Amino acid sequence: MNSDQTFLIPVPSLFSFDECLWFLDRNYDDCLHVIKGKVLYKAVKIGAEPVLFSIEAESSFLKVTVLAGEASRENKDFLIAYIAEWFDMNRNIQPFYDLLKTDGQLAYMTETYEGFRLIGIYNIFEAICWCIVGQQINLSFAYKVKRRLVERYGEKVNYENESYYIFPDPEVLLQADLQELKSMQFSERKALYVIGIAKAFHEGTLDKEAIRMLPDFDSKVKVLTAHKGIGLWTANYALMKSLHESQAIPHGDIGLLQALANNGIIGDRSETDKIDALFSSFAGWESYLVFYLWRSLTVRI
DNA sequence: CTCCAGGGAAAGA
DNA sequence: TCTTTCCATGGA
Repeated sequence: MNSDQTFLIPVPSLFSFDECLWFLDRNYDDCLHVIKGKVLYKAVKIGAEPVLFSIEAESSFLKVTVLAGEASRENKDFLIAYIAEWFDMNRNIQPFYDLLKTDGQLAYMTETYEGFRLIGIYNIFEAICWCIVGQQINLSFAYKVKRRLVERYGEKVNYENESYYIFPDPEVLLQADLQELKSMQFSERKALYVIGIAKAFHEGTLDKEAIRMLPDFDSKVKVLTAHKGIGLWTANYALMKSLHESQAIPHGDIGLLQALANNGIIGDRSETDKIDALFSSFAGWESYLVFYLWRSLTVRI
Protein backbone atom coordinates (compact mmCIF):
# COMPACT_ATOMS: atom_id res chain seq x y z
CA MET A 1 0.00 0.00 0.00
CA ASN A 2 1.31 3.39 -1.03
CA SER A 3 2.26 5.30 2.10
CA ASP A 4 0.45 8.47 1.08
CA GLN A 5 -2.84 6.58 1.00
CA THR A 6 -2.41 5.87 4.69
CA PHE A 7 -2.51 8.17 7.69
CA LEU A 8 -2.74 7.92 11.45
CA ILE A 9 -5.22 9.45 13.88
CA PRO A 10 -4.13 9.62 17.52
CA VAL A 11 -6.72 8.20 19.89
CA PRO A 12 -7.78 9.99 23.08
CA SER A 13 -7.70 8.44 26.53
CA LEU A 14 -10.67 6.23 27.38
CA PHE A 15 -11.03 5.13 23.76
CA SER A 16 -11.27 1.51 22.64
CA PHE A 17 -11.33 0.56 18.96
CA ASP A 18 -12.30 -2.98 20.00
CA GLU A 19 -15.44 -1.52 21.57
CA CYS A 20 -16.15 0.31 18.29
CA LEU A 21 -15.85 -3.00 16.46
CA TRP A 22 -18.05 -4.73 19.02
CA PHE A 23 -20.79 -2.19 18.50
CA LEU A 24 -20.55 -2.28 14.71
CA ASP A 25 -20.48 -6.09 14.54
CA ARG A 26 -23.20 -7.26 16.94
CA ASN A 27 -24.35 -10.12 14.74
CA TYR A 28 -26.62 -7.77 12.87
CA ASP A 29 -26.42 -7.53 9.11
CA ASP A 30 -25.61 -3.85 8.71
CA CYS A 31 -25.12 -3.05 5.03
CA LEU A 32 -23.27 0.24 5.57
CA HIS A 33 -19.95 -1.10 6.78
CA VAL A 34 -17.93 -4.30 6.59
CA ILE A 35 -15.68 -5.83 9.23
CA LYS A 36 -13.02 -8.39 8.36
CA GLY A 37 -11.02 -9.58 11.32
CA LYS A 38 -10.13 -6.39 13.14
CA VAL A 39 -10.31 -4.16 10.08
CA LEU A 40 -13.30 -1.92 9.46
CA TYR A 41 -14.27 -0.87 5.92
CA LYS A 42 -16.66 1.90 4.98
CA ALA A 43 -17.60 3.87 1.90
CA VAL A 44 -18.64 7.52 2.11
CA LYS A 45 -19.33 10.28 -0.36
CA ILE A 46 -17.03 13.28 -0.16
CA GLY A 47 -18.84 15.86 -2.22
CA ALA A 48 -19.84 13.82 -5.25
CA GLU A 49 -16.94 11.37 -4.98
CA PRO A 50 -17.39 7.90 -3.46
CA VAL A 51 -14.42 7.04 -1.25
CA LEU A 52 -13.70 3.68 0.36
CA PHE A 53 -11.44 3.52 3.40
CA SER A 54 -10.37 1.07 6.07
CA ILE A 55 -9.60 1.61 9.75
CA GLU A 56 -7.51 -0.56 12.04
CA ALA A 57 -5.89 -0.04 15.41
CA GLU A 58 -2.14 0.56 15.54
CA SER A 59 -0.81 1.12 19.07
CA SER A 60 -2.27 4.45 20.22
CA PHE A 61 -3.40 5.41 16.72
CA LEU A 62 -6.06 4.50 14.22
CA LYS A 63 -4.48 3.64 10.89
CA VAL A 64 -6.70 4.79 8.04
CA THR A 65 -6.17 3.69 4.44
CA VAL A 66 -7.89 5.14 1.39
CA LEU A 67 -8.67 2.13 -0.81
CA ALA A 68 -10.75 3.74 -3.56
CA GLY A 69 -11.11 7.39 -4.55
CA GLU A 70 -8.57 10.18 -4.30
CA ALA A 71 -6.24 10.22 -1.30
CA SER A 72 -6.01 14.00 -1.62
CA ARG A 73 -5.19 16.32 1.27
CA GLU A 74 -8.83 17.49 1.27
CA ASN A 75 -10.22 13.97 1.36
CA LYS A 76 -7.87 12.94 4.14
CA ASP A 77 -8.87 15.99 6.17
CA PHE A 78 -12.50 15.11 5.61
CA LEU A 79 -11.91 11.54 6.77
CA ILE A 80 -10.04 12.67 9.90
CA ALA A 81 -13.01 14.83 10.87
CA TYR A 82 -15.50 12.16 9.78
CA ILE A 83 -13.92 9.41 11.86
CA ALA A 84 -13.46 11.65 14.88
CA GLU A 85 -17.18 12.44 14.72
CA TRP A 86 -18.23 8.87 13.95
CA PHE A 87 -16.43 7.52 17.03
CA ASP A 88 -16.95 10.63 19.15
CA MET A 89 -13.20 11.00 19.67
CA ASN A 90 -13.17 14.72 20.46
CA ARG A 91 -14.97 14.39 23.78
CA ASN A 92 -13.40 14.01 27.19
CA ILE A 93 -15.57 11.31 28.80
CA GLN A 94 -13.69 11.28 32.11
CA PRO A 95 -16.48 13.30 33.81
CA PHE A 96 -18.97 10.61 32.73
CA TYR A 97 -16.73 7.93 34.20
CA ASP A 98 -16.51 9.89 37.44
CA LEU A 99 -20.31 9.89 37.64
CA LEU A 100 -20.55 6.18 36.78
CA LYS A 101 -18.07 5.28 39.50
CA THR A 102 -20.32 6.87 42.12
CA ASP A 103 -23.33 4.80 40.99
CA GLY A 104 -24.01 1.71 43.07
CA GLN A 105 -25.33 -0.44 40.22
CA LEU A 106 -23.54 0.90 37.15
CA ALA A 107 -19.97 1.44 38.37
CA TYR A 108 -18.89 -1.85 36.77
CA MET A 109 -19.36 -0.29 33.33
CA THR A 110 -16.23 1.85 33.66
CA GLU A 111 -14.15 -1.32 33.58
CA THR A 112 -16.30 -3.72 31.56
CA TYR A 113 -16.90 -1.25 28.73
CA GLU A 114 -13.80 0.89 29.18
CA GLY A 115 -13.25 3.20 26.24
CA PHE A 116 -16.65 2.56 24.68
CA ARG A 117 -17.67 5.65 22.73
CA LEU A 118 -20.95 6.92 21.33
CA ILE A 119 -20.81 5.52 17.81
CA GLY A 120 -22.57 8.03 15.62
CA ILE A 121 -24.40 8.17 12.31
CA TYR A 122 -22.77 11.07 10.45
CA ASN A 123 -25.61 11.42 7.97
CA ILE A 124 -28.69 12.66 9.83
CA PHE A 125 -30.99 11.80 6.92
CA GLU A 126 -29.76 8.22 7.18
CA ALA A 127 -30.25 8.25 10.96
CA ILE A 128 -33.86 9.37 10.65
CA CYS A 129 -34.64 6.88 7.88
CA TRP A 130 -33.11 4.13 9.99
CA CYS A 131 -35.35 5.10 12.89
CA ILE A 132 -38.43 4.99 10.69
CA VAL A 133 -37.48 1.60 9.26
CA GLY A 134 -36.86 0.21 12.75
CA GLN A 135 -39.96 1.56 14.44
CA GLN A 136 -41.83 -1.19 16.28
CA ILE A 137 -40.22 -4.16 14.53
CA ASN A 138 -37.41 -6.42 15.65
CA LEU A 139 -33.92 -5.26 14.77
CA SER A 140 -32.83 -8.16 12.59
CA PHE A 141 -35.88 -7.63 10.37
CA ALA A 142 -35.19 -3.88 10.37
CA TYR A 143 -31.65 -4.49 9.10
CA LYS A 144 -33.03 -6.66 6.31
CA VAL A 145 -35.37 -3.89 5.19
CA LYS A 146 -32.58 -1.32 5.38
CA ARG A 147 -30.35 -3.53 3.24
CA ARG A 148 -33.04 -3.81 0.57
CA LEU A 149 -33.45 -0.03 0.55
CA VAL A 150 -29.73 0.70 0.37
CA GLU A 151 -28.93 -1.94 -2.24
CA ARG A 152 -31.75 -0.68 -4.45
CA TYR A 153 -31.22 3.09 -4.16
CA GLY A 154 -27.72 3.64 -2.79
CA GLU A 155 -24.39 3.98 -4.59
CA LYS A 156 -21.72 1.38 -4.12
CA VAL A 157 -17.97 1.05 -4.40
CA ASN A 158 -16.67 -2.27 -5.67
CA TYR A 159 -13.33 -3.34 -4.29
CA GLU A 160 -11.71 -6.77 -4.29
CA ASN A 161 -14.89 -8.74 -4.97
CA GLU A 162 -16.93 -6.89 -2.35
CA SER A 163 -19.52 -4.12 -2.64
CA TYR A 164 -19.48 -1.26 -0.14
CA TYR A 165 -22.75 0.64 -0.05
CA ILE A 166 -23.47 4.30 0.64
CA PHE A 167 -26.84 5.41 2.00
CA PRO A 168 -28.96 6.98 -0.78
CA ASP A 169 -29.31 10.76 -0.97
CA PRO A 170 -32.67 12.46 -0.30
CA GLU A 171 -32.82 13.41 -3.99
CA VAL A 172 -32.98 9.71 -4.86
CA LEU A 173 -35.36 8.57 -2.13
CA LEU A 174 -37.85 11.37 -2.63
CA GLN A 175 -38.55 9.78 -6.04
CA ALA A 176 -38.78 6.25 -4.68
CA ASP A 177 -41.84 4.33 -5.81
CA LEU A 178 -44.32 3.66 -3.02
CA GLN A 179 -45.24 0.23 -4.32
CA GLU A 180 -41.58 -0.72 -4.66
CA LEU A 181 -40.91 0.29 -1.06
CA LYS A 182 -43.90 -1.78 0.02
CA SER A 183 -42.51 -4.73 -1.87
CA MET A 184 -39.39 -4.33 0.31
CA GLN A 185 -41.72 -4.87 3.29
CA PHE A 186 -42.05 -1.27 4.27
CA SER A 187 -45.49 -0.60 5.69
CA GLU A 188 -47.29 1.95 3.54
CA ARG A 189 -47.00 4.53 6.30
CA LYS A 190 -43.27 4.02 6.77
CA ALA A 191 -42.73 4.30 3.01
CA LEU A 192 -44.60 7.61 3.00
CA TYR A 193 -42.57 8.83 5.98
CA VAL A 194 -39.27 8.10 4.25
CA ILE A 195 -40.35 9.82 1.05
CA GLY A 196 -41.62 12.79 3.06
CA ILE A 197 -38.41 13.11 5.06
CA ALA A 198 -36.40 12.90 1.83
CA LYS A 199 -38.45 15.79 0.45
CA ALA A 200 -37.87 17.80 3.63
CA PHE A 201 -34.09 17.39 3.32
CA HIS A 202 -34.18 18.17 -0.40
CA GLU A 203 -36.22 21.31 0.17
CA GLY A 204 -34.10 22.37 3.14
CA THR A 205 -36.87 22.17 5.75
CA LEU A 206 -34.58 19.72 7.49
CA ASP A 207 -30.85 20.34 7.49
CA LYS A 208 -28.15 19.03 9.81
CA GLU A 209 -26.21 22.26 10.17
CA ALA A 210 -29.37 24.35 10.57
CA ILE A 211 -30.53 22.10 13.40
CA ARG A 212 -27.08 22.20 14.98
CA MET A 213 -27.25 26.00 15.08
CA LEU A 214 -30.55 26.11 16.97
CA PRO A 215 -30.06 27.66 20.43
CA ASP A 216 -31.31 24.84 22.65
CA PHE A 217 -32.13 21.15 22.75
CA ASP A 218 -35.91 21.54 22.95
CA SER A 219 -36.09 23.65 19.80
CA LYS A 220 -34.09 20.98 17.95
CA VAL A 221 -36.58 18.35 19.07
CA LYS A 222 -39.43 20.60 18.00
CA VAL A 223 -38.05 21.14 14.49
CA LEU A 224 -37.58 17.39 14.02
CA THR A 225 -40.93 16.26 15.41
CA ALA A 226 -42.76 18.72 13.15
CA HIS A 227 -42.25 16.15 10.38
CA LYS A 228 -44.42 13.07 9.85
CA GLY A 229 -42.66 9.95 11.02
CA ILE A 230 -40.44 11.70 13.55
CA GLY A 231 -41.72 11.35 17.09
CA LEU A 232 -39.97 12.01 20.36
CA TRP A 233 -37.99 8.77 20.23
CA THR A 234 -36.68 9.35 16.71
CA ALA A 235 -35.83 13.00 17.41
CA ASN A 236 -33.78 12.09 20.47
CA TYR A 237 -32.09 9.20 18.65
CA ALA A 238 -31.11 11.41 15.72
CA LEU A 239 -29.84 14.19 17.99
CA MET A 240 -27.76 11.68 19.94
CA LYS A 241 -26.36 9.75 16.97
CA SER A 242 -25.98 12.46 14.37
CA LEU A 243 -25.48 15.73 16.22
CA HIS A 244 -23.82 14.11 19.25
CA GLU A 245 -26.09 15.98 21.63
CA SER A 246 -25.20 15.01 25.18
CA GLN A 247 -28.67 15.17 26.75
CA ALA A 248 -30.75 12.96 24.44
CA ILE A 249 -32.99 10.32 25.98
CA PRO A 250 -35.04 8.20 23.55
CA HIS A 251 -38.04 8.08 25.86
CA GLY A 252 -39.90 4.79 25.86
CA ASP A 253 -37.13 2.93 24.07
CA ILE A 254 -37.77 -0.73 24.70
CA GLY A 255 -34.08 -1.65 24.81
CA LEU A 256 -33.38 1.14 27.28
CA LEU A 257 -36.17 -0.09 29.56
CA GLN A 258 -34.86 -3.63 29.30
CA ALA A 259 -31.36 -2.49 30.21
CA LEU A 260 -32.66 -0.47 33.17
CA ALA A 261 -34.45 -3.57 34.43
CA ASN A 262 -31.43 -5.83 33.83
CA ASN A 263 -29.22 -3.48 35.81
CA GLY A 264 -31.63 -3.34 38.74
CA ILE A 265 -32.58 0.30 38.28
CA ILE A 266 -36.27 -0.45 37.82
CA GLY A 267 -38.51 -3.39 38.67
CA ASP A 268 -40.98 -2.73 35.88
CA ARG A 269 -41.53 -0.24 33.11
CA SER A 270 -43.95 1.93 35.03
CA GLU A 271 -41.33 3.16 37.48
CA THR A 272 -40.67 6.36 35.59
CA ASP A 273 -39.74 8.22 38.77
CA LYS A 274 -36.70 5.98 39.22
CA ILE A 275 -35.72 6.49 35.59
CA ASP A 276 -36.03 10.26 35.94
CA ALA A 277 -33.96 10.18 39.12
CA LEU A 278 -31.18 8.22 37.45
CA PHE A 279 -31.01 10.50 34.43
CA SER A 280 -31.09 13.65 36.52
CA SER A 281 -28.04 12.38 38.39
CA PHE A 282 -26.31 12.08 35.00
CA ALA A 283 -27.26 15.56 33.80
CA GLY A 284 -25.24 16.49 30.72
CA TRP A 285 -24.33 12.84 30.10
CA GLU A 286 -27.77 11.40 29.41
CA SER A 287 -26.82 10.27 25.91
CA TYR A 288 -23.77 8.42 27.18
CA LEU A 289 -25.78 6.79 29.94
CA VAL A 290 -28.29 5.55 27.36
CA PHE A 291 -25.50 4.30 25.12
CA TYR A 292 -23.78 2.42 27.93
CA LEU A 293 -27.10 0.90 29.00
CA TRP A 294 -27.65 -0.25 25.42
CA ARG A 295 -24.12 -1.61 25.47
CA SER A 296 -25.05 -3.80 28.43
CA LEU A 297 -27.81 -5.56 26.50
CA THR A 298 -26.98 -9.07 25.46
CA VAL A 299 -27.49 -9.42 21.75
CA ARG A 300 -29.50 -12.24 20.28
CA ILE A 301 -27.95 -14.07 17.39
C1' DC B 1 -52.35 -19.00 18.69
C1' DT B 2 -50.73 -14.91 21.05
C1' DC B 3 -47.42 -11.52 22.10
C1' DC B 4 -43.98 -8.29 21.20
C1' DA B 5 -39.98 -6.10 18.93
C1' DG B 6 -34.65 0.07 19.73
C1' DG B 7 -42.63 4.03 17.60
C1' DG B 8 -45.80 7.08 15.61
C1' DA B 9 -50.03 8.97 13.80
C1' DA B 10 -54.75 9.18 13.70
C1' DA B 11 -59.05 8.32 15.62
C1' DG B 12 -61.87 7.91 19.69
C1' DA B 13 -63.14 8.89 24.50
C1' DT C 1 -55.29 15.76 27.04
C1' DC C 2 -55.39 10.82 27.53
C1' DT C 3 -56.18 6.23 25.55
C1' DT C 4 -56.73 2.93 21.82
C1' DT C 5 -55.84 1.06 17.39
C1' DC C 6 -53.30 -0.02 13.43
C1' DC C 7 -49.16 -0.98 10.96
C1' DA C 8 -45.74 -5.51 8.68
C1' DT C 9 -43.19 -9.22 9.84
C1' DG C 10 -40.58 -12.86 12.28
C1' DG C 11 -39.35 -15.12 16.28
C1' DA C 12 -40.43 -16.77 20.92
